[in-house]
Amino acid sequence: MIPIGRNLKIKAARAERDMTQKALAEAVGVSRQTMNAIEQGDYNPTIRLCRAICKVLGKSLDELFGEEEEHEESKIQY
Amino acid sequence: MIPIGRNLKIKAARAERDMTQKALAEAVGVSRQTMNAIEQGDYNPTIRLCRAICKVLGKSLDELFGEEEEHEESKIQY
DNA sequence: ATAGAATGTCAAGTATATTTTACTTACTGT
DNA sequence: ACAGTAAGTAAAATATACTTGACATTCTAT
Repeated sequence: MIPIGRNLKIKAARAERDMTQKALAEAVGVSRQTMNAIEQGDYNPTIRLCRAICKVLGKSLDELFGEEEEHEESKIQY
Repeated sequence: MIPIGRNLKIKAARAERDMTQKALAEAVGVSRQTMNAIEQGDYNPTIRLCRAICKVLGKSLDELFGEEEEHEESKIQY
């Protein structure tokens, strides 16, 4: 419920492996909606689930969950 | 409830900073029992809480929560 | 333009992380 | 031996992660 910030790193890592949300969800043993909610930043997974996601996507915790995701409107510089 | 393995890395990092479980718990905004349970591996914190712990202890996610903790009896080689 | 898949979202339920209170067991130092 | 603090444990209550089912939307490709 508390917005956290979208996790585009998972989306990107999924793209690298050409995996769908559904496929990733099945690979880590959660529902598709749960994976979607995590990518949308609608909640806050367990460290265990994070580890499972990292394992499947071949990334480290720091890479996928390192810093809190920035919100879209910020950070744009010209 | 499901045993995960004790997290000795947190204990060690706490020792480096001479912090008590209570102090760490207060610093990250959870109860002392929750911190204790995490160190005991009695459950499975949220990634957000992990991030908070890392921030206070000055360690990365991979350093403190990287691999699942091995169980005591294994891994001893002569 | 249509069909099909991937994605986003919502509501109601279940499982489990976290709190509070409280008791116990070390570990200090005096 | 005693007092005080740190650590381990447990039961009951609350908050929230996660599931299931269903529907809407966007993205491809034909």
